[in-house]
Amino acid sequence: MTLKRDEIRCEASIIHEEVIDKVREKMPPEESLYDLAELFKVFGDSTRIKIIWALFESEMCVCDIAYLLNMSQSAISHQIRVLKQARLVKRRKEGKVVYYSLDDKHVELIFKQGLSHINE
Amino acid sequence: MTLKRDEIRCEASIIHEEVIDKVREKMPPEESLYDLAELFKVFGDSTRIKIIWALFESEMCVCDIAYLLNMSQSAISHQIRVLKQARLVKRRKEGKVVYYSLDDKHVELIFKQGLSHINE
DNA sequence: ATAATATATGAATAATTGCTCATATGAACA
DNA sequence: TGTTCATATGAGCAATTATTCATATATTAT
Repeated sequence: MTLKRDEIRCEASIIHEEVIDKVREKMPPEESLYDLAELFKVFGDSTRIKIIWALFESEMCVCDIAYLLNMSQSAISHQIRVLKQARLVKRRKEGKVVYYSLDDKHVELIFKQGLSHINE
Repeated sequence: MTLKRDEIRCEASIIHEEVIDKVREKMPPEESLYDLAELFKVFGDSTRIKIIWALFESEMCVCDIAYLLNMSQSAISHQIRVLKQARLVKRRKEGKVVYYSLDDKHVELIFKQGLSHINE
């Protein structure tokens, strides 16, 4: 059952058509905005934020990260998976041990800007 | 029931103590990282991303945004509330109509960096 | 005062998600 | 080959969340 247009918008007399047209013109494509939300979703968890921040400093194995953050190996491994899928980290294998490091140059800038916001 | 330390960390022989100490030293305070995750959580929804991007261009009333995004007034109002709580938008009232605009200079930079990541 | 209308909000619900637990995989070594 | 250990992963659960629906609030106009 689809909604009729009138049911989901306010009265036409109040809508600022010119503004809406101008804004619509400048909006990035739907898909980009969706992907952008997906990226920020990855940053929207304090465990992943901590992992990423730790990797700013040095590559680390899963075990190190679990110890550093006082969390289970499994929890870290699950989160690393999310970071990997977002192409934010890369792996280097050495025997049994897998070392992870950051695979992106934008992340640090994004984080610094974010901190600027919360610290003002 | 709390876990014993040994149950939540890997074997001590594999942990890279020096790396962990160095990283721990450089990590921002726990609370900052938590707040940072909270900020990114706000960005981690495509409806809110669209609202913010629209506001880059012009202030708009709730009604305009609902029309632009083809969503219900209620849905937009709920999301605007989230943005307001994160101190990302500010309101200007004119009669019955409430105009929202961006209340932050960092957001645009954060978004641009984010797009750079997904577009590479 | 009453009606109309822009916005806000509480309750309910469906979907998503972060973690735990158990177990699988894969590499080193006895 | 069998054991050990680092990492990965599937299932399940509790918590969070985005939206809808119904309704409240606030302002303007009649």
